[in-house]
Amino acid sequence: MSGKRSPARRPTMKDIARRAGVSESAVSFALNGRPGVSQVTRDRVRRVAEQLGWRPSTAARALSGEGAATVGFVLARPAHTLGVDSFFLQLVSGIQEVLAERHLGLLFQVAENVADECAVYRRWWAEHRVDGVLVVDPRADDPRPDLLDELGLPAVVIGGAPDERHPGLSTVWADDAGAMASVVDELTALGHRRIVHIAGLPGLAHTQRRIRTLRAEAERRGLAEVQSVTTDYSDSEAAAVTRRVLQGATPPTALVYDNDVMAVAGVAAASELGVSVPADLSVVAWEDSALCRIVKPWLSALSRDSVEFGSTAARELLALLDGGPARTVQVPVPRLIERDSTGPVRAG
Amino acid sequence: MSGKRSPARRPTMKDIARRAGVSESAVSFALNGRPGVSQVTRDRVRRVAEQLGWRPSTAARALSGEGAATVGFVLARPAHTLGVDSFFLQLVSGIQEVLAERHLGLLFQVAENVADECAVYRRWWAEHRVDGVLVVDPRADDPRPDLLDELGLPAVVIGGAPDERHPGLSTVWADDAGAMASVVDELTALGHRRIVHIAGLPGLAHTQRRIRTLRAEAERRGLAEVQSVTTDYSDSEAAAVTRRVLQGATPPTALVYDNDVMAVAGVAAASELGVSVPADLSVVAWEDSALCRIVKPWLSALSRDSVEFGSTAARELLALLDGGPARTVQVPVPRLIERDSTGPVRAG
DNA sequence: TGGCCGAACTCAAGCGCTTTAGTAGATCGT
DNA sequence: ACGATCTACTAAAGCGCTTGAGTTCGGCCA
Repeated sequence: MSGKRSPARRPTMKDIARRAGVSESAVSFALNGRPGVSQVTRDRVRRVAEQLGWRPSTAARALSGEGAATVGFVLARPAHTLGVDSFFLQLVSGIQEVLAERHLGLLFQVAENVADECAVYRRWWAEHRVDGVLVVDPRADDPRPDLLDELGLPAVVIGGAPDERHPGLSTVWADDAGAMASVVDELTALGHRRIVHIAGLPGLAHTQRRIRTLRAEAERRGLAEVQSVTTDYSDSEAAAVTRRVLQGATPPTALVYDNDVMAVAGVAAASELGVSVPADLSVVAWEDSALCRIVKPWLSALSRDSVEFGSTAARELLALLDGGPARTVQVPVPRLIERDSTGPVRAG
Repeated sequence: MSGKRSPARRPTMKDIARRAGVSESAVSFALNGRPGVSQVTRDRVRRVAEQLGWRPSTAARALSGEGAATVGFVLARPAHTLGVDSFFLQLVSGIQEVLAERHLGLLFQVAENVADECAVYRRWWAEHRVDGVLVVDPRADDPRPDLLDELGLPAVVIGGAPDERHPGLSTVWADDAGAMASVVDELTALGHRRIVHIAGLPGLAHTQRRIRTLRAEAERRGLAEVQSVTTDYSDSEAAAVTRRVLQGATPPTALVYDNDVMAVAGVAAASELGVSVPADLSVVAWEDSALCRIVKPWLSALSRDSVEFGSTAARELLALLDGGPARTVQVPVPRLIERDSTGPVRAG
């Protein structure tokens, strides 16, 4: 008296062939829209296939030369910085939107560091698991492009700078430099001349781009007291750095945080020191999210569409898989949304 | 003059066989630890394999009866509620930790709703893509267990109640009832008698368990003014509900929110109405995260180890894949961490 | 010395699909 | 009326791996 029903059997092309009274090859041609079968046969085969709920076995497909119908995505960040910012889930959701249309799977993996990430790529490649990958968090001195080149694995780098040394890789990027410039514009217009940028991980390419741009913009405007400080993106480091700079000899009047969580933590740290936002201090968060609108004061933030970012990247990867050329595409520049955390610098 | 280097070729067992001077079958036996080869041959084969950087093609493996070496994970939530809470990324990170040990892949997909999720399972099953799945957000009237039963797809339900109607499914769950009871205990000990529970999606099984427990606990204690209100987990609904209940005739003195984001939004909404936390109102967040410690006042929260939750679930799935029996395992009861958002009810 | 056994291998089929080469049968031009 | 050309199909090989059914060979017992 076992409760187990016999599990359903997976239909194969052979089943379809039998029911439709044709050979397996005919079925293959019919189902893949290849010439060699009449319209009536094609329709009949399709009907039978649908009726049986047939779907091609990815394993068999992959084995006979087609791709694995899967793309890979590795996230290499310290585990404790994972859950906090909303960027990645949104990005992935955008990626899926595009992949789903083609019934491509997304193989997801978290890794400890870039070396492990490379190992994952090697394994995926050797195991024939993915047709291409999406690479995030490009670094200043990044081993991944070389590796992917060597493996011949199609890839799109998300958030990287255009990279002419790797003509095989596509790049989808946002103009951090332009965004940073617009922030500095706005802050100097409000009278701020002492600005500290609380940046993210020092090794990331976009962190360095932001830092470089900030320095250049400061020089261009003759602002001497402008600096960047790198962190691990955590709320605790952000709070610590905020306290340190605010207690310095000439404290900044404006802070730019590289993500939303750090900005919130920074505002809290500031108010503990009796520094109020925006009266004494202006704060900008680089990355908008619900978070920016649920704390008081509402945070001014650089907003971009992360979902769109993801789908753009996915589309580029599809183009690459279809044999198209590698391209570099730019998503819209993040826009500064002014809310309640930025204001004119206090007189005096 | 193309810049393309010839991409590396994937080594196969045939290559190993040739280099080691044995047949392919011998290689298979050697590499899979099966009897039929001498120790010296085994070692030689292994050495060659390693040297060549060989990894079994998952496609070929899957095709010859082995599994797909992949487990599936579908997230069916409205897109806009995706990025906000930190639970899922942590869960996934815990899952990976366990899967990685066995080199199992995680196929990840976001879906619009449960019907789509079911379609994804059907497709994965028909495409032979996954060996098993992890199911989250179990519902009151859930079509998924029946479907997975029918397909014979091993599965672990995360966060469900023990389910004797589906003996094939494993369940990993947290004792919401116990946790809710402990919250009510604590709040009544502080003198609160009017409590509102701002719950999550009404269809979810754990939402209903929490609501039922709250009602039972209230009756047991003779508290008349206790209720639950369901939401979509968003900060905006949380704020709206908070405003509504606080402006009622007999406003509650304590609020319990089903996630961290809603709790933060609720505190903000309250303070806009001039209701201060914890003096006028106590707040508890069901789900702890960095968020609870970066807003002021720090939020008292029910804390559980989501990473551990994920790895427990993954371990259960592995056990199932190994042919073990379905089990129901319970993770530790979420513990109430008291911070600054809870306090004694104001006299009068 | 012959017969038997187990250890160490090899052979070949098969998993579900794609694809190349090949074969009937209809159609056409002359 | 005959070969040439097409169309609509079938046969079979091959992708990389597993596996059950042989095959060879040295050693052991009687």
